[in-house]
Amino acid sequence: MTRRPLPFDPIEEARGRWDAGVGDAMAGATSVMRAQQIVLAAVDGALRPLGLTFARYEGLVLLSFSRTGALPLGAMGRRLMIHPTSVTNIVDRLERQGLVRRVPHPTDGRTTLAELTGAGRRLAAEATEAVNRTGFGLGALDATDLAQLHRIVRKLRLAAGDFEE
Amino acid sequence: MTRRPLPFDPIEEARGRWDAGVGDAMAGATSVMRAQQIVLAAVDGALRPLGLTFARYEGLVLLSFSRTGALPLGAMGRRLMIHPTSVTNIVDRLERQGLVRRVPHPTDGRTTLAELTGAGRRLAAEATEAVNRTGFGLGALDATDLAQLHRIVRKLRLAAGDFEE
DNA sequence: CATATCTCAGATATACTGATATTT
DNA sequence: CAAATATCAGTATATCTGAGATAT
Repeated sequence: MTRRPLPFDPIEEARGRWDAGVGDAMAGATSVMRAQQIVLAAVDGALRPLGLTFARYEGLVLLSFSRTGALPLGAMGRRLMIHPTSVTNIVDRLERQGLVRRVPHPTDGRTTLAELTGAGRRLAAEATEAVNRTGFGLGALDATDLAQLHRIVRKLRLAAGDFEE
Repeated sequence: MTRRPLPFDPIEEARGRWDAGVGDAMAGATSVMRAQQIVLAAVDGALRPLGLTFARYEGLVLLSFSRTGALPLGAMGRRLMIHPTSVTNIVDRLERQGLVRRVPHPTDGRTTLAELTGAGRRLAAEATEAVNRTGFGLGALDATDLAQLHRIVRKLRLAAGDFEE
């Protein structure tokens, strides 16, 4: 999939073909989509040798940051902003890999906890080192860029109802 | 999938758990991933009633912006930054929908062109109106935000070798 | 009973790898 | 023959919808 660079910026080129205001939004949207590809390629590349995807890695990290190393599946979905069936799917795979186990919630019979195993905790740490070495594919950005990016996307997330201030 | 907002910013919360510099990169990466979800949800939502996905819509728009309404499949892949087999897949679907047809390249026997049909051109226009009405899910951003976003991601794309200045 | 939590089945979409046919 | 182009088969992943089981 590696290929020669285009001799021009394709997003800039496309923007010129749209109406004024709309072109800016289109360029923003295309930028976001491409940025996600770049980040995902860097992170997935680092995780593949460890048998992880970004989605599963996020699950592991979330668990390893929790006090007890265990969280209800529903809570994971809300934090990771993913669909309940995606949580089931991800926990299925992590469990099959021996990185997580399902345990019943101590007091709420409806709820299942995903609990990190020892192997899961070790792999989470190893994966984090691997991912850190890639800089998440964002090595071209300085601290100011990262801060602005965070500020801008924060607006988006607020408007999308991700969280309240 | 609609749910109550979290009472805190999950990315900000996670950032605090990472080492200083790494946390900023992690927050940037997570921001990018979430921004992509937000944009994709808005755009796909507008396109679904028309029987299109963002990927197929991008293909249609690319063709409708070309002089002759036809492009080699390989050229489409390079412009859209997608894998050759993904181009085949997307053109398959567009062709099955009657929006595009494959025609042999006039001079290069290796090459196949994807050519917009009348229906494809009409649907591209209709889809563009629908997508414009959503503002690409970026309605919360002002012109300055969009310009900064574009500038920042441009750095990323340059570093990734997408294009040359 | 209404709600919350999780799971399952089935459908869709996309991407990748590796191999292949054709043409330049 | 090497490189370019497109396709195909097979695999993996993730998403969603809709339905259903269980518990609160």
